[in-house]
Amino acid sequence: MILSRTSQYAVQALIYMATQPAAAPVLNKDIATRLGVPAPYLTKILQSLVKGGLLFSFRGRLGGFCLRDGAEKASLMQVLQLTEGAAFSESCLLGLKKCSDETACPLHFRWVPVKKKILDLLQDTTLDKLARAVETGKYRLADIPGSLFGPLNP
Amino acid sequence: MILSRTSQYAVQALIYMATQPAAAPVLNKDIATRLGVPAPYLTKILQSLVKGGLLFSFRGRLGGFCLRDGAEKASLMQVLQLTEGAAFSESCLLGLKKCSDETACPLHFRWVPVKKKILDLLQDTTLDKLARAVETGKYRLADIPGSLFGPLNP
DNA sequence: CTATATAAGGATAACGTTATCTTCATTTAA
DNA sequence: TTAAATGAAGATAACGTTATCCTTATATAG
Repeated sequence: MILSRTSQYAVQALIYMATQPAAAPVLNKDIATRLGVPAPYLTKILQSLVKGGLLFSFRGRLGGFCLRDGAEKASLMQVLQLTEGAAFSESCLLGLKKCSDETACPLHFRWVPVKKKILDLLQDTTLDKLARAVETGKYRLADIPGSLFGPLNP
Repeated sequence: MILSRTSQYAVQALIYMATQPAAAPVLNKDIATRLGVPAPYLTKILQSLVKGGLLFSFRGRLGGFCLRDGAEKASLMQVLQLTEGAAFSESCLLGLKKCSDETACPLHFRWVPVKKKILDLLQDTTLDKLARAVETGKYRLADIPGSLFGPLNP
């Protein structure tokens, strides 16, 4: 698995938020329901995205979470820097702490171009591109079919 | 991180074994020392590789582990099928249980070609190719510099 | 002002992976 | 036949990630 659960939830939540009207804050509870993700855990993740500068949060009635201005243009890479840590793009397939062109594991020079493909994808893919894709109705953010739109049934 | 610790240790151990004379069994203890990996844990991993058909094991004095005939030609993919499970090559970036061309996550069609690069690499890379690379002395299997050859200092 | 709805923050628990320990079985050498 | 060296197997522990719970702070509606 490439991404941790935390990262998967974070990306799902951000895409979902990018499909919602920017005017009103989105509730943690609603995101959790739509995505079928544990709400208390999602809370923590959204809080870290607030700290990371991608979201605003508002407490109290009518509170919730909003994408910060420009956050729809954030790349997946930017999101993953927050959720996976800065060393995310550095990692060696074999797990060596030091693996570079100078001190390389035997997979290094095979892995570098493939890793580049991955990083290019993550750099190139922005939240709004994914949100627009989801809005076409052709794609799913969660395993729950058709959970993203329509009324919330508690 | 793409591979679990278990997989990393397994691949490292197999490559190391492929650099050793095929005649004599290699000791779990020696592999662990060479790679700087916890020996009891490595035992479990090697045992699973025996069950998976990649290794022979011999108990008692002069015992140890040997690559089975032809195992040097095994690809990383074959190894990872054992250590990561059969669904390894199926996984969705966002973690959806069902994510295929029919029911796709919004990243699916971007991810498919990148995943193909990864799987091609894993299919194409065999243990002996990596072992030959290590034997040139230009590459490291572990973070311990120059640990692979020479006498074992207990 | 009060009730309600929300996020924030800290403590705790559940879980899977990683790692260790102990005992048993097997093989060889002397 | 005994001692030593090894792997096998099962139980247990440590750890990090994932998940939950409880209390507090904040905002709004009435």
